[in-house]
Amino acid sequence: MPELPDVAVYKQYLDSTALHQEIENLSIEDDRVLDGVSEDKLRDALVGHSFASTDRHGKNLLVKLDTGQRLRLHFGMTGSLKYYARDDRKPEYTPVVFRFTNDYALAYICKRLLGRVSLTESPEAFVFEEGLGPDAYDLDEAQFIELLNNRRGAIKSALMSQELIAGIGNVYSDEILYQAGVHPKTPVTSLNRDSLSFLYHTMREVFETAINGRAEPENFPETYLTRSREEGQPCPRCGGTIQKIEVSGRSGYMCPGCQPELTEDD
DNA sequence: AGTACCACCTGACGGC
DNA sequence: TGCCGTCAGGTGGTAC
Repeated sequence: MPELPDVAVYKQYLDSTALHQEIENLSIEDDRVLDGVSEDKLRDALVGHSFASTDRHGKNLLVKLDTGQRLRLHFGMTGSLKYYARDDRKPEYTPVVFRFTNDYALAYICKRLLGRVSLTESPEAFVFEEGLGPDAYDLDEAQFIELLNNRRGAIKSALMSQELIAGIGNVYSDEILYQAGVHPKTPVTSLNRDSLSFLYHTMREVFETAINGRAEPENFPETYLTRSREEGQPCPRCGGTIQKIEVSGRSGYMCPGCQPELTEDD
């Protein structure tokens, strides 16, 4: 489920494999992932050019071309990248392939076709067009507190709101709240400055840990919820039972012992 | 402003 | 075996 840490790892992967090579051609096998750009336009923008560098904003990877334009890759919930020798078999579920003149290719893999590929002029333009909030890993503490201070509703919904803060999805919102000992349904208005500050630092720690673990749960510490994010599993911290709950129509997982629900007196 | 619900997508999985 | 409903979850649209 590509959220901020996953996309950060994809960025490292693309940076270490696919930069500075001429794109010979594109293979577009399913245009349902193209968002506001035609096959022809995408080809015109890419063929004969190369990837110069990358940036990430939230769950989006923005690949800068040598022309200055940006290729935007969004991964939905089943997207990833694979760099492979063109003689090797193309990965399954690959709607778009970028083929380079060095006989390698970069596959944009997207099993459920919920990802999006598009073109944009700059990261700033893209963020504006999409109405995204600032990147969650780019925020400083004061900005984080300021953003949440003007927010009502449940903390899990706020963390997952891409218009407010870009990059956190269902899995990592659960992890951040679990590590911080905050119940997902906690009203944002009931969190004081110190709680928000702690939440901010917890969020950063989770990102750092996840990215260091290459966003693969089996590499995470044993105290991480993501490793046992399933109803009925034992809580890795207190041995209690992980519970499945619904918050704003999304299913979340939490430990009732470690993340007590606030009462009105709190 | 925030929530509820539906749709988009397809593979995995449990039930019968 | 194989059909079927449900779930996974990021996003977008619409209604309330």
